[in-house]
Amino acid sequence: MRYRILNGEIEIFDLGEFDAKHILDCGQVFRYSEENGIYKIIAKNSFSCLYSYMDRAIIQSSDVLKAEEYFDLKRDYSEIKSALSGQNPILDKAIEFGKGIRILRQDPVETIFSFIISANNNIPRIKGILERLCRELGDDMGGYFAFPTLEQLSHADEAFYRSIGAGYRAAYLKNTTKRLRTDFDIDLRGLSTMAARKTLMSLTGVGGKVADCILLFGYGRTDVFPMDVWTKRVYPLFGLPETTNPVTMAKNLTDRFGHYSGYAQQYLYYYYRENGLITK
DNA sequence: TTCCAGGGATATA
DNA sequence: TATATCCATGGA
Repeated sequence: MRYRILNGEIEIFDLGEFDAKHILDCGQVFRYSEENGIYKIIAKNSFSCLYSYMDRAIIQSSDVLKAEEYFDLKRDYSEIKSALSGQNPILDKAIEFGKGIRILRQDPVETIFSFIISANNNIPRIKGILERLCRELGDDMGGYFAFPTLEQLSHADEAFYRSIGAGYRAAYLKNTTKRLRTDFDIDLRGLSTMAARKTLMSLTGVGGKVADCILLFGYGRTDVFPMDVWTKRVYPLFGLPETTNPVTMAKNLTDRFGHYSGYAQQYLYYYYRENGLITK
């Protein structure tokens, strides 16, 4: 993708490979807002502003080098899309709809908390819970609040998590905070994806689907296919072996898409969540 | 009022 | 290994 960093901002020249709305609305991230075509996003402790100007996308950030990494700007999405295209009309339609999506490289701890909260929940409510969490515990960065550090999180008890609306997930969050501060190594680089998945699933509130989201959005592991309510509905349209078991579905899909699985999943999730299930 | 949301933990067979 | 039930909350 063609882009340049100039005067503390990033200019992107290929709008087909960078669409702020699709990147943010596709369900991978929750701490953002939009007003008059300007998208504001908070990642860990940095803030970015996205908008388009003429034929360019602009990223203004409190740390442009972090933003370059976060938005995964060095990755060639035309290669990903061409690898996924032409083998299934359903996926082709989803890629066309979601063109300009990029998988963000989010902070692992923030991703773990975000997706524990996401379980059996809806996106507006997930956003609200995370916003209150950051407002209550995170550093005031002057206009926005950073995601709390593990040390800051350790001051929260189960009642606190209930008070911000986490519901029955409060105990999961409390327990996971303790694990992350004691016997859990957040660095999973030395592990295979399946071993890393198993490790993440040892956290309370992290099952297979949440683990796959954490691997994809927090660790850049694209050889996973998170099975949520939408992708389970889409599965029968692929002509793969019939099953009702989401574990088997994910295996069949990752066997098929390999290290492009996460991208395929994201195009499909976004397309079907936005448009409903269209079977024709 | 009931259903649903980027599901997981637990009990049971 | 596979299925059933419960779980907080708020918007549709």
